[in-house]
Amino acid sequence: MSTTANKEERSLNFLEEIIEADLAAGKYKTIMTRFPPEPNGYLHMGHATSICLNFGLTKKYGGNTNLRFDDTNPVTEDTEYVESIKNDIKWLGFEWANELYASDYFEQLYNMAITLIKKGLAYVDDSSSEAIAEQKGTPTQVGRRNEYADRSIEENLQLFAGMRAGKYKDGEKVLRAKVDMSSPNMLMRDPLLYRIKHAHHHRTGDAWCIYPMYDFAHGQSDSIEKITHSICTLEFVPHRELYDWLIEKLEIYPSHQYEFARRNLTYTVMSKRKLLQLVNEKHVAGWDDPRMPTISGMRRRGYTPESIREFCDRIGIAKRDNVVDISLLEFFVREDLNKRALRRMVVFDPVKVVITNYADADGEEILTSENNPEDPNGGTREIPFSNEIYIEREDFMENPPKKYFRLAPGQMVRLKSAYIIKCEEVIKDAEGNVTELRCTYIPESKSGSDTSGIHVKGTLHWVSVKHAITAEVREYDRLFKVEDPSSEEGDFKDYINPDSLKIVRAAYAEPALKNAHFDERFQFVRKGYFVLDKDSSTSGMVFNKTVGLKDGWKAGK
RNA sequence: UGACCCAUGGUGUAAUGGUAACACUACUGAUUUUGGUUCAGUCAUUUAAGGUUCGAAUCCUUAUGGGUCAACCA
Repeated sequence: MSTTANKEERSLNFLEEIIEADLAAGKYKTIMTRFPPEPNGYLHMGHATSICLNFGLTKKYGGNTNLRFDDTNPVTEDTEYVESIKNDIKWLGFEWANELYASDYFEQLYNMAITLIKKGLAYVDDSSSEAIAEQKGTPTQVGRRNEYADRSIEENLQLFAGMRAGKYKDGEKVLRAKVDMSSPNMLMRDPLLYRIKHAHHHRTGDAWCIYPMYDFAHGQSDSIEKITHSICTLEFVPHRELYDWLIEKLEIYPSHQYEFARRNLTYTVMSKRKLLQLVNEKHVAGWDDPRMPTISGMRRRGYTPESIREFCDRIGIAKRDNVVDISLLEFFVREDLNKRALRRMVVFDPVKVVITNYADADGEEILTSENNPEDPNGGTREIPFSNEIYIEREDFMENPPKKYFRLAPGQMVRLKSAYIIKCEEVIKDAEGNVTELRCTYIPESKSGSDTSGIHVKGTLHWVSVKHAITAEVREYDRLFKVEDPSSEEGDFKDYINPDSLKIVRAAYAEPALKNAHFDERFQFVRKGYFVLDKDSSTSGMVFNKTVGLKDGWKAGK
C-alpha cells in the first residue's frame, strides 16, 4: 500500500536546508549528529524534540547519530540517569550508532589543553572565582587581564601538570584560554577551560581531579567523533564563536554548531532544575509522575512513542521563542489512540437504573460490542446485560436544558450496544439525592437487530451491576493553572494546580476489562483514553487517564 | 548604556522577489448506536515607518517589541 500519492508536501526546515546544501556541495558524503544529554536528570519533552531532530535528520539523509553523555561535572551526575536516558531514547524508537561519554576523552582533552598552552593560547590562573568574575567586566564594560596571563609556557605546563597531579585544592587554580578580554562576547574573555574538583566521577572514578568545562569538552568531543552538524539550543549561540575558535586553534576536525529554539509547552515547566524541585518537594510523586512532562511521565500517562514523534515532526523547528499549545500534543495522542484503543465501558460515578419490564428479576443476557469501530479487524467482546445497571450520574438530569440528549424523566436514550430505555420514575433519598432510576426498555430495540423504528439522539455507556468489576482510576489535569508559569510574577510553584490529580477509588467496569495488559490502550467509552498503571496489583487495577475525549457538548449553549 | 539572536492568525510552522499555505484550537453545519470519529465551512491587509522594485512577508534603513550573554553548570 502506497501513501505517497496523498502524502502532504512538507517544506524543509532551516536545518534540512543547510544539510541539503552541504550534501549538494559535496562538503560531506554522509552526515553525523549526536544527542548529548548530561546525566543529571530525566529526559523531558524538550529533549524529545532534540532526539527526534538529531536522529530524524540522519535517518532522512543517511548517516549516524551518537549518544554522547556530557559527563564533565562529576558532582551532579549519576549512573542512575544514564540508564533512564538510554531507556527513554529506546522507548521513543531510536537507535544510536555509538554509546559514548565525554569522559572517554579526558586524556585527549588534556592533551589538547597542553597543545593550547604550548601555542601560548592558554594559561593557569591562580585568581579566585570572584576576582576572575570581577576582571571579566560586564556586557557593557571591557575586562582586563591579570598578571597570571603573562606566565611562561614552561611555567603553565608545569602548573597544569600539577593541577592534574592533585597538588592543589578545589578552586585554587584554573586553566583559561587566552583569547580577548575586550571582546563584546563575554565568553571570549579568556574563558575557563579546566577547573579542579576532587570529586568521584561516575565512570572515571578518582582518576581525575581536574575536569574540562562544557566549552572545552563539547566541541572537542564533536570533533573527535567527526560530527558534521552539532545541533543545540539558542542559548548556545554566543558559544559558537568560542566553539569555532578552539577548533581552529587546535586544528582539529571542523564540526559546526547550529542552533534552534527549544520547545516549550503551555501549562507546564520544562527545565530540569524546576522539574527536580517538583520531585524533591513532593509536588509530584516522582520523575515519572504522569503529570510530569518527562518522557517517563508521559509514558506512564499512556502517551505513545508514535504520537510524541509525530508531534515533534509536525511542530517543526525554527529559531524563534515559542510556547506550543498543549492541545496540539493532545491532538496527536488522540489521533493515534483512536485507531488502536480497545473500547470498554466504565462508570465513574454511578447511579443505579432498574429496568422494570426486563424479564424476571434474575434476567440477564450476553450482548456483543465492537472492540473498536475504527478498526474493522478489531473483533468484538461480550458484555453481560441485566435488569440492574449503572449509568453515569451526570448522564441524568431531572430538569434538563434544551438539547440535552441524555436521560431525563420521560426521555429515551440508547444504552450503547444494548437497548433503548425510557425513564419512568425518579427515586430520591430524604435529602433529595437521586438514588435510583426506574426505566422500561424497548425489547425490539436490541442493538444490531433494532426493529423499533425509534431514533434517539443520546447513547450512554453503562455496566451491569451484578457483573461489574471495580478499578481505581486516576484522572490528571494540567500541572499549572497558568499557560507559562515561568514568566509569571513570583515563584513558579505558586501556580501549581491543586486539582491536577483526581482519584476515583472504585469505578465500575465491564468484566472484559479484567484481562487488561500493560501494553494495551483503552478508550473508556465517552470518557477518554486510559492505560494500566504500574501501581496495579493482584488486589486491584489502577488506570491512568492519558487524555480525555474531545467534548463538543456545552451545557446551556 | 554594549554585543548577539528573533519578529507571519489564539498556537506552531510554510510561502526561498510574483500576490499569505498547512496543522491545531475555537466557532458553524452534516453524518454518527461514543455530544468521539469522519466530512464541509468560518476566523491574517505578515510589529511599525520609510526605501529599492513593474511587483516585498521576503531585500535595505530606522524604530518598536521579545529573548540571550557578566556559573570554577551544561
